[in-house]
Amino acid sequence: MNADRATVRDVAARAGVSPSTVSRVIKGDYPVAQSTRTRVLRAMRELDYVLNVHARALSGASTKMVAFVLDDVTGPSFAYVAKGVEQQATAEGRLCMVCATNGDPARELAVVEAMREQRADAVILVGGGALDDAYRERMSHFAHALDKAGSRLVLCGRPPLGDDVPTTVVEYDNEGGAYAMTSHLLSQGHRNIALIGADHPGQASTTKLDRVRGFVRAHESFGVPYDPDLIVPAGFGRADGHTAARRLITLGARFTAVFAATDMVAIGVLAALREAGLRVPEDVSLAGYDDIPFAADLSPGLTTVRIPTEELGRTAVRLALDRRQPQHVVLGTHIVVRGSVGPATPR
Amino acid sequence: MNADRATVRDVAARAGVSPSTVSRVIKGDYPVAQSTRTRVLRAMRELDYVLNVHARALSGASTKMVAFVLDDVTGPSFAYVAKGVEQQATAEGRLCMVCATNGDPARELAVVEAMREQRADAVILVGGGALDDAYRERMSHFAHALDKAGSRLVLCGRPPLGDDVPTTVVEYDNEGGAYAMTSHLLSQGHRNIALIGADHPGQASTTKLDRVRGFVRAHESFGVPYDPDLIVPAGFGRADGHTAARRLITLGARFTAVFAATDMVAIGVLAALREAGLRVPEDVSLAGYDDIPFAADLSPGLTTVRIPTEELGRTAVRLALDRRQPQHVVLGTHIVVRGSVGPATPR
DNA sequence: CATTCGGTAGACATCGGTTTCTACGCTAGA
DNA sequence: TCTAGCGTAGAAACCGATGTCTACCGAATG
Repeated sequence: MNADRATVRDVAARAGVSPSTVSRVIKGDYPVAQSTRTRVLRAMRELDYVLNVHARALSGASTKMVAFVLDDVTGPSFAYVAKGVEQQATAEGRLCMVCATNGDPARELAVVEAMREQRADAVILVGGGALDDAYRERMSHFAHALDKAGSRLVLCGRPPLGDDVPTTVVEYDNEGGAYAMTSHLLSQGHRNIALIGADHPGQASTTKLDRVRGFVRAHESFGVPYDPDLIVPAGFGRADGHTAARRLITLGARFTAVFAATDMVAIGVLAALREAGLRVPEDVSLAGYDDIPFAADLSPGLTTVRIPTEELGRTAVRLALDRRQPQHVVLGTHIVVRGSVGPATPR
Repeated sequence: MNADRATVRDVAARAGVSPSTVSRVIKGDYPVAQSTRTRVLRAMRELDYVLNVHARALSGASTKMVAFVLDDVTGPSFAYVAKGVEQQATAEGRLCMVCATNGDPARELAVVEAMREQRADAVILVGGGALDDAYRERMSHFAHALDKAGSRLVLCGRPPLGDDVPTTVVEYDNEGGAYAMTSHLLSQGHRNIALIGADHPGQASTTKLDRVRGFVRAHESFGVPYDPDLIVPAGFGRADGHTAARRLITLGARFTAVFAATDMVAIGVLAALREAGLRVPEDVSLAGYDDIPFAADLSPGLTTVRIPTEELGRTAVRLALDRRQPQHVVLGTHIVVRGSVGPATPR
């Protein structure tokens, strides 16, 4: 009785054939006599044979693995991208690795390196993404290295690294969503809209920049001036929204609507408004961005911008594994109207 | 110029040493002269050498991988378990694979099989878990097979398979949480408490059974009879809670509090109560289970049972990788009091 | 001066499938 | 009858890193 696993050789011995034949039965791409195949399959069952993917990978086969790198597994929208990735990976017969970076660029680079060691078929980076040059250069290097090894770097919901860098890019129309939502607010008569969650000066994020850009462009389209003081920098979390909104209220800023840069921020803003005795949407309208699952369960339901999270993940995997597809795609966004936005009321 | 990756041999050639020496530099557990080491490291850098984990795994080393199997990546509590797993895996120098089963036992078995092929250090199963014998037997088989191969099957938040099956079990006190919450409701004077989200007849789930058990035991402790008609079967989702609550209301059932089997159910119940013009907690008190992140953001905040999700994940990995630790642990649960439960008011 | 030992490095087998390349047995056509 | 051709199966090399076993060099010891 052996405590180790059965190998191809063991199976071969038991079935009275050569290892090559067993291998051919497993892969099934080479003619094997019916009787032989049956004997081999029986031997495999009897020995509880399990393939060793490492041995297979070593002798040239693909690893059938896709790697997925994100900031935080519990981020409400990231989880949906992860779901899309996992679904598509499964559909394409791939397994799925997940690594969280907690927003640390150094950790992200380390993780991508680990994926190179693993020889993953594709490495999918989601969200965020630092903008400094050293980082971009290192990432470009990885992209080239992965490409040379027949693998692929995928940027999902983040901007491209450059035209000469071999990557697959799946974005969504961040600016368009912000434009649409701002237009919606303007068309409801709002003329003093606070944008909470713009950039902290210094630490630029393209996601935020695009949302601010859409906000500004909508104002320009409507010929409505915007108050720069109402564009307030903040993080992307609930607490960020809460403190930013409270400060705005304390300062006595004049606004009839708040456009939060994310739904999490919106939830924080909502709490701050409530604490200040302001009703939504009667006194102040509130809009978010992301359409996280709970947006519908707030009271009132949050009017927000839906981003095609699952599709983002699925597309990333699909394109990375089939290079005949276009390798740069921008998915659409659209606003979801619920109860948190109403017509502007003078205050 | 070669499009393939550099191997140990390539590095060795460039550094003018043997492959063995390069390997020793990489592992660092064998004395190598300082000058040699320097030359090898330089050659590695110059060739952009990347280790091949498959080759390493093949020659006996651990795969440094942990697999994580769950129903659905987007499940609010699962995501936190995933976070805990990912954190601890990273802390222990492991990578993390994730597979979703969408609640399909067949798929779960297929996934575990895939993990055997991958030679993962540990395979962690979270949530749900079928109860029928065929399934349990197959899973026991996997547990033994993994064990024989030096790996480990971990049951996280699900019941053990049996004493003779080599598994690591990390549970939380499901029944205790239900007991505590029911006691809380009873102590607030509620005498007609509806439990929404008990079992559908036929498809038994231990999670649900335990929660019902705690509910019943609390009533017995308080010497309060409970109305079996108020224990209503339902799924674990928002929609399930919504329809179940609406039916209860339509039927004219008499209750002053609802204990929802999950927070998602509670959210559905909340919507149904609102639609019926019932205020929470003035007319009806509402309690949930799980303490998902948004429980605090509902209005009123949801009183619920907190389960130590992240710790569950971390513990699973920790115990699986260190067998000197106890291999069966039950983590505690406790209630979180927010605004959705008030004193009973006669109706 | 011979011998041994410590420090270091190379040769080679090994892990478990895959994949040529070769070869067998048999039938069909020249 | 001889051989070409097909279907099937085996032998052996290979993927890339590891580890064992051996061997070398210089220094220290008897």
